[in-house]
Amino acid sequence: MVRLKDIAEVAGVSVMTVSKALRDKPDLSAGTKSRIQALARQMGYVPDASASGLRNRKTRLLGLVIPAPTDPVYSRVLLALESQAHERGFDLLLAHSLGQAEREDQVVRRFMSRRVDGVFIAPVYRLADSVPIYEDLIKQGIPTVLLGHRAPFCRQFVNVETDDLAASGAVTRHLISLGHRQIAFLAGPSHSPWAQERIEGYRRSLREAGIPADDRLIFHAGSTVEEGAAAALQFIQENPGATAIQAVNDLVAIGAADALLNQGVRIPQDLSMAGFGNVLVSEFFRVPLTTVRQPKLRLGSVAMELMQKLLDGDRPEPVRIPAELTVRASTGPIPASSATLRA
Amino acid sequence: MVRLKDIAEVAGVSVMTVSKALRDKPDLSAGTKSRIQALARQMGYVPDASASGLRNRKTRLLGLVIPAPTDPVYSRVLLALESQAHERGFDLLLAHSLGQAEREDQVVRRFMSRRVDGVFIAPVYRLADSVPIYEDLIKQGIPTVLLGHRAPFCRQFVNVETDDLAASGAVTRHLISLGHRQIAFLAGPSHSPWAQERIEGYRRSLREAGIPADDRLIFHAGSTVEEGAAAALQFIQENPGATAIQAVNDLVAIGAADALLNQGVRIPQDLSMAGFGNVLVSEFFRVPLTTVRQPKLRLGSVAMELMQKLLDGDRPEPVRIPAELTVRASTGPIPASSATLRA
DNA sequence: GGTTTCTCGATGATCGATAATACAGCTGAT
DNA sequence: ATCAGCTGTATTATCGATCATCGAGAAACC
Repeated sequence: MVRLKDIAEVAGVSVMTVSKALRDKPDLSAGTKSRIQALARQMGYVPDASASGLRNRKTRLLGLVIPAPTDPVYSRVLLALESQAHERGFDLLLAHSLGQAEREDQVVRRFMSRRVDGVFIAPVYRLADSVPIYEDLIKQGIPTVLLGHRAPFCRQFVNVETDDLAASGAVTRHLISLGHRQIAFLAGPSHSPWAQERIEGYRRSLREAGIPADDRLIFHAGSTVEEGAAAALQFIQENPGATAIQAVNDLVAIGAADALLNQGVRIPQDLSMAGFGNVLVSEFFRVPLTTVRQPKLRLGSVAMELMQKLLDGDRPEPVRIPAELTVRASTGPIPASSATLRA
Repeated sequence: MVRLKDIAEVAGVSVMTVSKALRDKPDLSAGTKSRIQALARQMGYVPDASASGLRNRKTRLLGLVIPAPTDPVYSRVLLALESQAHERGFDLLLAHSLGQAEREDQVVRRFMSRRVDGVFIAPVYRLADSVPIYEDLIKQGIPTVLLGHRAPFCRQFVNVETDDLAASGAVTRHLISLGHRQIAFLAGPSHSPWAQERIEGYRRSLREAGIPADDRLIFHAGSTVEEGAAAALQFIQENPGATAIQAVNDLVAIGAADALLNQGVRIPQDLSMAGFGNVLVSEFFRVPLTTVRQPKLRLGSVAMELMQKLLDGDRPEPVRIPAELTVRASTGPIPASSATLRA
């Protein structure tokens, strides 16, 4: 492995000169600079980031914690984030929390040990008001950007979030405008703010339309395809007479819709189904899914911009990004039978 | 930030003693060891990976290059890889090549600059026989595991690959067994070994069944949904009279099938469609897709095992993993009209 | 010729952790 | 009583790059 020293020897100059030349410092003549740079290239010099990081107390390393790479929501966020980070000369350390708090703690600790310049976290939501590892991030002054909503334990961080409340409300209004009055909701993890906002948006739109809330229409699902399917089976069993289902996200919607279709329910003729998030599979689902288009690339690039500001010593404001309803084939008018029944 | 020195001062011992205590070296008395460990914990000591990396010439850092995080094929590979790596105490640097050679070069250079202990690469396939960055990896003796097939320029590396040849052949045989004789193929990037194997598997099965090859049935597609759709439109236009289409991967199959369905073609009644890879969207596609289940988790964990062996100084053999045909709704018997026509 | 400006050198210290080695104090054997 | 053998801890040097000076020498200017 070639070191600065080696180049210095060959070039017949001091180590300091080489160091300055390679970092393009102003106090060297253009001639020597390019001569040394050429020599370094030719000798295959590769700078040692560990050494430079140690000396400068800057690693140009950013940590990123997401629940899992298999969650399609994060794939585009990651794409944007990585591209932006690279352009700015940062490398990305990736780790998964798998939705487990201890695992999140663990990986963030590892990031701290790597002396990352900053951390992006899609938080594992916890009930506690204060979480040691988050306190430590504050205490150490490590620039941190949350990918997602804030909760009491992470109140003090900057974040990027989707306007789930408004978007979810728009989905519900869309269903109402199609004539639906009995709209079931497949709820997500109850302590996740995004899930809370989505059910709140649903409730608010119902209220605004003067439709009484009915708890028998709320089903606990979760956030995966399997949980969606399970919730759908429960839905069928309890048969609450709903004409539409709104799910907390696309995976749940797809799991549920798939299960329902397999039971002979026709979508949207018998039942409308809407999701949230617009992941790849939604567009190509058996019945293309009405959903909310989450601006994932934008979430990623905004996150990096926030990080840059933090690194520059600014105090950026949190960002909330609107999301748009996308109507596809899975939602339609209320079935004639139900409509007449009601009339 | 607490350093060893600080702990040493408080404990009234030398830095070396603290260092040894924290790494649980055998030449310290149990008493001092636990005393120092407790003190370190209490002072919130976090080791500095840069310093330790510099001194040990080991970073416990592994680099990973994939085309893009949005490619669903890699999401599960990544999941397994990351989990395995973490268990073994490695952190993962993630970078995307976006399928561009220069970008791949760039990120691998960056990894080298970080002094990663090893690199996983899903290669960008190139025509050249020799690629400088790959030569450098060899020259520097950096443990490298390829995620995917080898090509001339990366012949000398260990890799994990799917047995695309056999699996693709199985898809074709499946179609043949359903009575299809005119089977179109939507081909992938022509210089990618995986794409080559898949079309070769198709050709071989046709040959074995005594079905003459017909170049008018081969359409160049690529590897994305959009490319699949474009190929399908071309297919319709040229109308080569095929009763089935086999695609190089699921995304292409889905793009093509979606375009065909939108044109009024019924799948599988009018036309059978098969893919390869079994990504999430395939199972829930408008017409659930017949495909090949690629053992992605296994690919990931095998890759990490190979890496471990390389790190241990062994010379592991490349691994080729079989993949299984999964028949779903998108393939069916040859249409009656064509069957009689042919009879 | 004298002064300013520009280049570059030399030396030492530093970042934090750790391998290698040295050394002090004690034990037990001769 | 002396010395080898051990145990526990200290000292030193090193990993590679960079900063901070102060100066030396050269070139360019008036």
